Amino acid sequence: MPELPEVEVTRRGVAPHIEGRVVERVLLRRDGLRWPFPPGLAALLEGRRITHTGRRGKYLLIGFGHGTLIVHLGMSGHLRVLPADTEPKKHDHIDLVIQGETGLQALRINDPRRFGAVLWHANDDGELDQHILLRGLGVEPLGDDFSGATLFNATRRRSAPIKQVLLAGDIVVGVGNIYACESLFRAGINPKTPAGRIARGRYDKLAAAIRGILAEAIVQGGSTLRDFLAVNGQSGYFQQTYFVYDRTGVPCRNCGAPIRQIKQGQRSTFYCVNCQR
DNA sequence: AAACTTACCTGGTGGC
DNA sequence: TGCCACCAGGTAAGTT
Repeated sequence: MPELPEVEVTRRGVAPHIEGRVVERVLLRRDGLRWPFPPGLAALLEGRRITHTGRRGKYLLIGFGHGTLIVHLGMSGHLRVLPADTEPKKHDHIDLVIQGETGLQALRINDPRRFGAVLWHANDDGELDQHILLRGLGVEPLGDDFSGATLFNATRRRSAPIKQVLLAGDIVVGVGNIYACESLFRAGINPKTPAGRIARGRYDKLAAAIRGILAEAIVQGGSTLRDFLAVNGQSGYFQQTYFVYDRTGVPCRNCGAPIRQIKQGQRSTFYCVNCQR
């Protein structure tokens, strides 16, 4: 379940191995993931140089002179860089074969559940941020224009619970289930509270919590960077200390009350009834 | 029209 | 051991 921090750490992990290098060959072991791969994808990339990498929310961006490869890891996707002749394992769907310093390397996409996506946006198609999957996205939580004011202003007409509004991603991106639960705990806000009923000051606290928790996760992930490169490395979830997530019935680290699990929009929410009001 | 709700895709896992 | 309900994130489709 890669969330924003995992995607960012993945980007940082693979960037030194692929930026500035030419894609020699593209191997596709199936037709698509969530959606079919772009038609002619191999021909589109082979012989072309990767100019840069980027990220928008949980979308990993691999930039070429003529367009951008948009990669989403879905729930179970994983990227690794390994020697190109490494035998592909189950669910290894795509290789971008690149001439590295020590021979041919593959940027390999593995995704058991295939909820991930690989899309192409040509420069001719207009601005990248107007791409159908990117244009509705909220602000970057680690960017300069995210604050309590962002949340407050965007929620005045939102009656849905704050947890679900955060998750929707149209106000701020990259806050998945884990980070939504954890940041609401840190801010002391009950996840069921209608978003439009939360005061400005509490949103300041929530924005700080979101920013802080995501930034900490990226730092934590930095120490696992080499896992993204190891042949057998399955970089699991970052070993962050959770306060509420997946701790149903366990005493709250703050007050000792048992952490409660509820469903909001088919999704599990974990919170402390005592610390979050 | 915007906000909200629900269904769905897949495979690994854990309970029985 | 085998079956099966359950879970996950994000999008599409449907509803208010």
